[in-house]
Amino acid sequence: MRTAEPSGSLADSIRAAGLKVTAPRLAVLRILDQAPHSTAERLFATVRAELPGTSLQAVYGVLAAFTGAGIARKIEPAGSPALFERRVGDNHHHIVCTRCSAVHDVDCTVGEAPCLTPSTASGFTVHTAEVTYWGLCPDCQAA
Amino acid sequence: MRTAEPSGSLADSIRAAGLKVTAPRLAVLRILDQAPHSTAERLFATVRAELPGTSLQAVYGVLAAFTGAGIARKIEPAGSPALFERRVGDNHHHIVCTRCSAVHDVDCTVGEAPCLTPSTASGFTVHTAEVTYWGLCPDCQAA
DNA sequence: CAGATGTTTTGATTGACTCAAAACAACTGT
DNA sequence: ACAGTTGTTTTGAGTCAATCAAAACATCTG
Repeated sequence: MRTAEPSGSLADSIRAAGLKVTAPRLAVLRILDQAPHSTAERLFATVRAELPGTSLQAVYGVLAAFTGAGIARKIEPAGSPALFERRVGDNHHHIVCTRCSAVHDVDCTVGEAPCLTPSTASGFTVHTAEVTYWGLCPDCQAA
Repeated sequence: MRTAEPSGSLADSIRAAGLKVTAPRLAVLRILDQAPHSTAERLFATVRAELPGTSLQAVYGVLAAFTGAGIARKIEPAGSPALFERRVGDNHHHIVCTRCSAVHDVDCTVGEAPCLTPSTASGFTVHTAEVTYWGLCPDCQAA
């Protein structure tokens, strides 16, 4: 059960990130809640339904502002356009269906920050570890 | 010290994969050995130095044939064009420098196929797990 | 409510890659 | 060695996702 987020709290999130509150930003942030792992194009189509004047560039601008301010995260699975989600700050990963491209979150639980310490890092300082799982979603297993 | 691979063995690899042996393919395969994690564009530039008539599309074609036949692997780090390497069949991962984009191989050693079993896979069947580490390479740590 | 700053629109442009048809070259069998 | 079949490369166009820049506009500050 997902309770609708009060629109005031969306505005608060945006303001708290040091950004001006605008209609496109409110719309993108709300849609990102309802449909995580959306592409810019998909967000644009949905935003447009309620704010017909909105441009695709505006959506890219909003997403750049959000990711820059740390209130949204951009993920780029191989072969897919970038996807965006609101869930930030936790070390979580993704599983992508190789057949239908469905994406789900995966909490990384092998210890705490699993795989975060590669055995041989060739002298690199590791900041983050990003894991992408590939497989078949329940629907595609059936088919 | 890297010993040059006899060109006959390159041809053998290609033939063994069920592909016809051609000059562009030999060149790409050899360069892939010398410079792993190269982009198509970079391979093209290098191939062109010795085979001036070669087209970029030919390089894309060669890479598609190689990856399809399993004698090369394509990796697609976020924000980067696709990179190619000859090392295939082992579960190895990559570390990317966030400053200069240098890429190194990382042998995954947390157990055997680490992170390969996500805690909650939402009913997905997991086939592969791909890990990308992000950090600073030795040179960029100094700077 | 006016001003400074930040956002969005409009329009052009790029980078990476894909598609398709025609010309060409590699392996087969003789 | 050579002709035929098949697969590869060239040539040329086109797509998709994303970025850049200038002008018009809206938001928050005082």
